[in-house]
Formats: sequence, structure tokens, C-alpha cells
Amino acid sequence: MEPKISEKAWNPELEKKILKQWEDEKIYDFTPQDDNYTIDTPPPYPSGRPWHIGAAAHYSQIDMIARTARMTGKNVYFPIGIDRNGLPVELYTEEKNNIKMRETERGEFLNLCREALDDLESEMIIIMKNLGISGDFANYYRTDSEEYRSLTQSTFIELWKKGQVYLANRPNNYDWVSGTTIADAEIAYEDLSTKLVYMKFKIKDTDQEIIIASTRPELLCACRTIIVNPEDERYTQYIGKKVIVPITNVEVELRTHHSAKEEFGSGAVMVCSYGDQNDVALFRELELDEIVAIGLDGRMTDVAGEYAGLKPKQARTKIIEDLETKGFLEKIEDIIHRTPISERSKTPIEIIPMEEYYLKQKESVEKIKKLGQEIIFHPSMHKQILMNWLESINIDWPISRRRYYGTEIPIWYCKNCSEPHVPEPGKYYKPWKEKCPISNCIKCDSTEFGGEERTFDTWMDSSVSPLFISKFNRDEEFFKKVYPASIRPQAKDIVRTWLYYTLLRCEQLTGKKPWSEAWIMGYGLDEKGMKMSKSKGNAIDPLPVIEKLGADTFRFWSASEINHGYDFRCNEQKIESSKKFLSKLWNVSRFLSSFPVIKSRNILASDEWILSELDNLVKECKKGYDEYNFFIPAIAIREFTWNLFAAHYIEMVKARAYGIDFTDEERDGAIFTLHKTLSTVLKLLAPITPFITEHLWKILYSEGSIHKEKQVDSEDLEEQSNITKEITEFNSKVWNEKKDQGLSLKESIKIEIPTILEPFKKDLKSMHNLLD
RNA sequence: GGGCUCAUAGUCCAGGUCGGUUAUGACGUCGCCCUUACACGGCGAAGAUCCGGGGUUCAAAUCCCCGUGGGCCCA
Repeated sequence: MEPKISEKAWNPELEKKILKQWEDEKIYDFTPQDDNYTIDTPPPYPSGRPWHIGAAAHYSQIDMIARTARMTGKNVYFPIGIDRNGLPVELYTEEKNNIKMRETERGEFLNLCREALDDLESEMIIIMKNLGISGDFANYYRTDSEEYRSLTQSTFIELWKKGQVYLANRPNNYDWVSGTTIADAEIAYEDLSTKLVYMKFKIKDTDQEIIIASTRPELLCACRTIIVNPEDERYTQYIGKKVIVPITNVEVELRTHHSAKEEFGSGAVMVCSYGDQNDVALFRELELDEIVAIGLDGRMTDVAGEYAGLKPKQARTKIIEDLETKGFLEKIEDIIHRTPISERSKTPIEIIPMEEYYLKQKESVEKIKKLGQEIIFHPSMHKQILMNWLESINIDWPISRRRYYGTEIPIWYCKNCSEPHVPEPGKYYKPWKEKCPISNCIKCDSTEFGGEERTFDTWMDSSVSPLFISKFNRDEEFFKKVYPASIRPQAKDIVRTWLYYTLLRCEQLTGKKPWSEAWIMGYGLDEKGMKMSKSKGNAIDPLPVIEKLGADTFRFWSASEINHGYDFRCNEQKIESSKKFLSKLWNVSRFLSSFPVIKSRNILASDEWILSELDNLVKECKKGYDEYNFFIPAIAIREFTWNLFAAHYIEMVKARAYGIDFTDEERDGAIFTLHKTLSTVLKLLAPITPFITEHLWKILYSEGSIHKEKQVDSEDLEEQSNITKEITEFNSKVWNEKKDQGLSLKESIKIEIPTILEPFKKDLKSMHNLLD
């Protein structure tokens, strides 16, 4: 019989055709039922080309979650969104158009950002579609849409009314490059080289002096006290004395505090507002009055005297010179200092007192811990990242940002008495350009209002994604059916931001956890295990790789190379070689396509053996799929298909399948088993490589899509794996023997078949052309 | 400084919960081979002090302790 498949290899070009069929037939459409499986898909951020290859792998795996769930009979809701708020696009736009945000008219700047996002987004959507992501692209959402932003605003208004939001003037992390406050969660630490300056401070009314080392001498003007460790005997005699700060000649007190480390510098520390977080804690604890030495423009303020107007770094250079000429300088050491930098702009942050809005979070920590305990984490070890973060929360969440491309904070202030007014929820408000919807001030009845100009931290938007996709406040019935969501898949590095903030806000707004499971993936590293970045030049662009090799090859690589939850290495050559397995699967199918699909039950020992091994495979795959760990099925399927099914079983029954020297009944047993095995393998593999399995399935087994099939269950067949080793070893022995004797594989040979393999005798004889 | 995690052939990875043959498989390398599915293939070979040290044990890649080194996170 002629094979139904004539091409010799899987052609990735076919994926385009299959994609179109899926789209035309709308096979992934979602209609809510009583029981739904909702995926809180991470909306990717289009921050510039190329898209991270690790992200492409990540989304491939999220799609495997959706397909796995569908095949277990769940009604899957798989929304797709694009995250478009925040700093990266602003920086991208500034660079692309060679402009500065603050020197550009706000409306015009927003338009330029939107254009940039549209470009980057369309490429991203193409990649996602081409990867075979089975999400709802027809209704994809944007976090900067009117609908989304109005949800962010109305959730804010709700919390405002509940008294969860307040305004406070506090030392804040300030990123002066992007001109905005940032949250603790957005700070990274980097080891930077800096100078440790040893300065001489005079003790008042004596000739004595003490040495104080600091990396921030430009903050001398903001120095309020000197601390030493209480155990440090070098300074016991000076405790309580006045010390004269060089340059400024201000007197400050020397006191003890346990946070001063004897071994750092000279052991004495100057406390300034604000050199670091420890200064902030000390000012609070010792109730010192702060001095604002650095302004919002990132330059020294008037209190710095002759250094006013300089950037801290310039002021530092100058003050070091002055210290030297005036005889206050003892010495300078070059040290490596762990410096807090802004995660987004990559520049050192300053701590500056500023008035910002805060969302209460400290009092929610215990509740969130409890919710966190109820959520199943895949893998379970990553729950610890959340718990550690919860332990370290000690201030409320600053949510206002001094940027443009974000959701506007919906507040107007009375021009007469400054009373803040929030509008009714449900609409999208732009206070920086719109008239206040409230006509009279509730306090003084004035009619003049000024709009708030600040925007929200983007996590204020992202953290309501489960509410947006479930149409919270928009469609009560829909919301009831799909909220809480079933699973939140996301990357490991944003547990303390996206995952945590979502828990916080959804708890505050609904009193419930947003999902029952969290699925956490590791980072994509380069082939040497280093973090990929555009600046290092080790980033791999996924688009050409996928175009050349096809999505299934990429997806199979992603499943077979990434052990769930652990970091993984990306290597183009490895991706390319995954194609070999698809090729194997293709050719096995091509061979089987010569035989009709039949429903015989009369099978021989070899058939029973491979079906028992197949049943083991089904069990193994179920184990992996149950925890959404695709590494397990990918490895097991490849192992079985290649090294047992193709290498041994097919060779053993080839002659029988052709009906040479066998009865029709015996032949049918082989053909039945071949098809049963392949159709099972195709189903098991369908969530991982949806294209090739669909194609082969339709040629061989059904008009309908494999993605509408239910996953196979184990039949609990009798365990026969003990015979597997005997079979494979016997086959190897014959192949080796023929090789040693210089015989071709089809030539006959006389080799004794072990007694244990007696039931397989007829198949083995025909396979190796064994003589009696 | 604290937490999480990892360390097995040139490369990647399995095994580790529950200690017990010759340590799994893939990629790569080399040799032979066109065999009515596949040369994008088949068969075979070489390649590992299982990071170091100590302990428990008849027996340790596996369990325990102490190090070292990498990655990430936090301070």
C-alpha cells in the first residue's frame, strides 16, 4: 500500500497553513460555562527589539499549560494582553526621537510613545501567533486602553474611599534621570567603585580630632550627628561631646548606635539626610530634623552653599579638593561599594524627602501570607521568594510617579483650599488636561480646580490583571464565572512585584485570592549561563530562529531543555538539533501511513510488550502534565518513541506488518499496535508541539483537530519493563555480531535466542534473518 | 551578612525523597553501513577522580556535617 505521506521530512512552512485553519475554525474560542479554567496570562511589555528568547520560551510554555488543560477537558479562558504603561517606552521614545520628555508638550509626547508601542507590539503579536499560542488574540487587551485605565482608576478611587490611600512627605527613592520616585521593589544593587574619603572632624573646645570615613562627602552640609559603636573604646571619651563638621563649621553631637561598625572606615560614621537607607532609619529613630541637600533636579540645593547647583558627583569632586586645601583630608581609599540603582534607568538613586501617595500594605502582610499559603506553587520551592519578600516589607507602597506615559491619578485639587477631590469611578480621567467633573469644592465651595499631574506606578495597572480579564465591575455574571482565576504563570524575577502586588490589590478589592495556582518559570540565560542583555551582545533574537526552524522545533527545545522552575541556557545549535526528533516522528508516521487503521484485538507478545511500555509512558507524562512540568513528558516521549518504539519495536514487526511469512491475524495485530502506539504518542505530544501533531493526526486518524481530543488515560497494563532490557540487549548483540563478521544487516546469521525471549521468537527471527 | 538554588563526559541533562549491578539520555566528536519510514538515518566506539574534604554504613553520585565555586534574590 502506498504511504499517505510522501514528503521525507517535516516542513515548518506547513505551520502557516495550520495556523490559518485554527484561526478560521476558531477552535480555541471561549464561551464561559459554570466551571472555567482561567489563565492570568502575563501581558508582555514591548520594550524594544529583539524580544527576549527566554520570553518566547516562556510564552510557549504558558501555551502548553492552556493546551494541557484543554485536553483534560477544562473550559480554558486564555486571554492575551499587552502591557504598555511605564518608563521603558518613555526612555525608548526619548532616545528614538532625540527629545526630552519634560521639554516636550505632554500630549505630543504621549502620541510619540503610542506610535512606538504600536510598532513594537505588532511584531510581538506576530511572534506570539507564530509560536502557536492558542490565546484569544481577537480580543487582546492593552493596559493603556481607556477600558483598562479606567479600571485602574476606579480601583484606586475605591481604595481612596476606604481610606487605604494617603499622602505623606517621606524620604523616597528618587531616580533623578527619569525624574520620578520609585518603590523599593524597583531598586537593584550593583557593585560600583567609589572613593572612601577619610575626613578630620575637630572636637569642640579641644585640639583633638577624630577621623570619619564616608563615600558621600558632598552631604557634609546635611550632617546631623556622628555615631560610633557603644563597644568601640577608641571613642568612649568623646561620647556626648560636640564635633565640628568641616567646611560647614556646624556643631553636631557624637553619640552611640549599634549600627556603626567598628571595622568600617574609622568606626565613626556621619549621619546625613540621606546617604542611604540606614540614614533614613537613624533620622527616624533619633528624631533628627532632615536637611534637603539634593533637589528634584538631581542637583545640590542652596543649603550646600557654594556647591549649590552642582550634581552630587561634581560636588563630591570639588569638596574633596576643598577638604584637601583646607587640611581636613586624611586620606582617600578606592573601594567597591554596593550601590542602590534604579532597575529601569540603571543609575544610582538618591534618597530625597518628597510628598507622594501611598497605598497601605503593612497591615495586609499577615493576610497575604495566609493567602500565599493557600496558593499552590509550581514548583513549590518558589513560594519562598514570596514569603521572604513579605518578611522584608516595612513601609507602605509609594504609588505616585512623576512621569507621563502611565495611568493618570484621578484627583483634582481645589485652587482655593487645596482640598483633593476624586471623581466617581467608571470613567477614564485625565486631570492634567481635563476639567474637574465636580463643580464645587466640598469644603469651601470654590469652583476653581487644578488637576493632578502625576501618574501611577505601573504595577498599579498590572496588579489588577485578574480583575480586568474577568470583567470586574463591567460584567457581573462573567466575573462570577471566571474569578478567581485558576493559574498565574509568570517569571521568577517578578514575584516580589507582579505576583505580590496582585495578591495585595485583589485581596483589598475582592477579599479573595486572585488564583489558586502560581506557575513560576526561571530565567533564560546565554549558553555560558550569563544573563542575556542587549548591552552584553549575548542576546538571541527569537524571530529568525522561529522563522527558520519552525515553532514546534522551538517549542520542543523549550520543553526538553527547561527543567521547570530552574534557570535555563539558550543555545541556537541546541534548538536546531531538536528538529531531529520531529523528523523522526515524521518518518515513523510516514511508515505507518502505509497501513490501514484497524481494530483488531489479537496481539502477540511483542505487541503486548510495547503497549505495556506505552502505558508506562502515559503514566509518566501524566505525572509531568499534572504539575505543568513539560520537561518530564518531552524527555519521556522522545526516549520512548526513538529508543524503544522506532529502534526496536518497529524493526521487530516490520516483516509482520508487511505480512511476509505471517498470517493475516498476526499481521493485523502488528498494524493495530503500531497505530495505537503512534496515535497515543501524538496525543501525548500535542500540548508541546501542536503543529506537527495536528498535521499527522489529520492525515492518519481524524478529520477533527487533535486539540479537541481528550488526553489518553493509563489502562494499568501488566508491567513488562523487565523484558525490555533483554530485548534491546539481544538486538544489540545480533547487530554487533553481524558487524564483527562483516555481514550486512539483511544477511542471515545463527544466534541462539535466550529462553526468556521465546515468546518473541518469530518476530526476532524475521527481524534479524536468524537461522534455526 | 542572610535566604533560595545549582555543581554528574567537550556541552546540556537524568538518577538523589527510598544508599546496593556496568551512572541515563540527548547534542557534539570519531569509525563503519544506503537496510523496501527516515543519511535530517542506522549501528557502534571513545569520552565522567558524580566540585573538594570529613562523617554514617558491609556499601554513598544518593544521607549528614564543613568548605569551595556559580546563578538569582534580599539587607
